[in-house]
Amino acid sequence: MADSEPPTRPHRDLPSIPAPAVKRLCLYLRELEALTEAGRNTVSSKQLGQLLGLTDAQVRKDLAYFGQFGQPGIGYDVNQLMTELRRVLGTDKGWNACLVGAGNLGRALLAHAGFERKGFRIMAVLDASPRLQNEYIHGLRIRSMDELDETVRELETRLGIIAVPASSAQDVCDRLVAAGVRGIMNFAPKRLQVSGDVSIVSVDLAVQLEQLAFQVSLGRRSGATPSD
Amino acid sequence: MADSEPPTRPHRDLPSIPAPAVKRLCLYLRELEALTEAGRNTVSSKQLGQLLGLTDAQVRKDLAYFGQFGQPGIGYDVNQLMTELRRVLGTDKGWNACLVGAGNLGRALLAHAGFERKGFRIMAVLDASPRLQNEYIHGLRIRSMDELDETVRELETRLGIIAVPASSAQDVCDRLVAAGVRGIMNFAPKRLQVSGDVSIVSVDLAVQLEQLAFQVSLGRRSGATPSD
DNA sequence: ATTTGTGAAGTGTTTCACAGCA
DNA sequence: TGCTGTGAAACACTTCACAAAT
Repeated sequence: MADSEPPTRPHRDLPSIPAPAVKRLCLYLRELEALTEAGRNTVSSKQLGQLLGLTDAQVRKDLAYFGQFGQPGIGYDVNQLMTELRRVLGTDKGWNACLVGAGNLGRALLAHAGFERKGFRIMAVLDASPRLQNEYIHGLRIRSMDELDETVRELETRLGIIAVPASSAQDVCDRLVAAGVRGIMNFAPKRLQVSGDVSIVSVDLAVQLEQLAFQVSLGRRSGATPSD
Repeated sequence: MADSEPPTRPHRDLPSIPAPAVKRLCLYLRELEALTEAGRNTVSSKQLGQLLGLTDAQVRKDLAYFGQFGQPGIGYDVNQLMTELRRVLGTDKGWNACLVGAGNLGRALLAHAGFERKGFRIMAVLDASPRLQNEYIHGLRIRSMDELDETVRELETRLGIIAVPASSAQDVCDRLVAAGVRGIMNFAPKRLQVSGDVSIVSVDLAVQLEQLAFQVSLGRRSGATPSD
C-alpha cells in the first residue's frame, strides 16, 4: 500500500517524487496548521519529525523534493511552508466534489467538517434509491442517478466520492468518469478499474481494521501508522 | 505511506515481513472472498495479481512470507488460502470493539455492515456529550465517558475506535489504553502518542482527499491506489 | 504446459554524515 | 552553535528468472 504505485512526476522531466513522501506531505501540513494555531512561527525538521515519528533527515528530504524552503540555523517558516505545501498539493484553490450514496457513510461524509476546512466542498448528493429522492440532507437535495451527468457538468465537480455498496461501485465509477470527474475517492470495498486519466484513492474501512487486528495479534509494540 | 513503519516479525527470529506486504494481504483476502462467492475453487498468482494491479511475482512473494499455500501447475485453493490469510491476520476469531464518539462518523461506523462481516463487533458506544447520554443508536445505549473503564473490562473489547474531534482524541486515547484496549483505530486528524504495547491505525479522511487532489493536479494517468 | 517458491538482480527509499550558511 | 540541503551508503522492496512440481 502506501505503496505499490508508480512515483509521481511533478512536471515533465523533474526528479520523480516517492509516493511515500507525498503521503507525508499531507501530514506535515496538518502539523503546521496545528503549530500556527499554537502561535509558532518557525519549526525545525527535527521538531516536525518528532511530531510525526519521523527522522529529521526524512523531513528535510521530503521537503527538498519541492524546493528550498528552510533557513540554515533557523528552520522553516511555518506560514510560508504551509502555503508552499498547499500549492504543491493543489489544495490552495478549492475543489468541488459530488457524492454518490446517501447512506450512513455518505451522510457522515457530507457532515464532515474537516473537508470544508481543507478546501473541499461537496456540491451535490446522488442516490439510486427512489425512497430517498428529493429528500434534503445538510441543505442538499438528494438527486437521482439520472441527474449525474448534468450535475457534474453544471457544478463543475472535478472529484467524485463513492459511498455505495461494492456491487454498484464500478457502475457508479464508470458514470462519474463518463461525466467528467478527474478524481475518485472510493469507500466501497472493491478495486475500481478506470480507463484514462482519472485518479483514484480508495479507503476500505474494514481493511484498516484488519490491519489493526494483525498488529495486535503480533503483539507489536506501539505500531504508529501515520494515516493510511 | 504505505510506509514509514517498521517491518513486523511474525514470531521471534522469523524473517520480518515488509509492511506493504501486510497491507496487500487484506486485499488478497477481499478478492478471495469475491472469488469464492463467484464459485471459483482455485486461483493463480497471476489472476490474483491482475485483480489488484500487481505482478504475479509480488503475489507469490507476499504469500510465501507466511507459508507454502500453492500447488505448482494449479495455483492456490481459494478456500484454503482464505482460511490461512484469516489466521495470519488474526481475524479468524472475533474482535470486540468499543466506539468513542457518537457523531455523524461514529454513527456511520456503527451501522457499517462491512465490520460485522469481517468479524469485528462494536459492543458499546460512548460519548462525552450529556445531550446524547442514554440515547439509543443501533440498539446500543450511548454511555458516558465515566463508564469507559468498566465497559472495556466487562465487554472485553480489545479494540477502541476513536471518532471524536482532534482536540479530545489524545485524551480519549489515553483513557482507552488505561482501560486496557490493545489496538486503536483513530479517525481524528491528530497523531496519537501511546505508551506501551498498543497498536494504532489512523485514517484521516481529509488527508486522503488531499492525496487525491495532488494526483489530479499532477494529471496522473490512472493512479490506482489499493486501499490505503 | 502451467504454476509455484525463491535466490539473485534491480530499483526505490531512508538514513547517514557533512559542507555550508545564519 | 544550530540548522538546512544533499551526495553517498545502507537498507527495504519488487521484479526477474529459473528449478522443481503437477
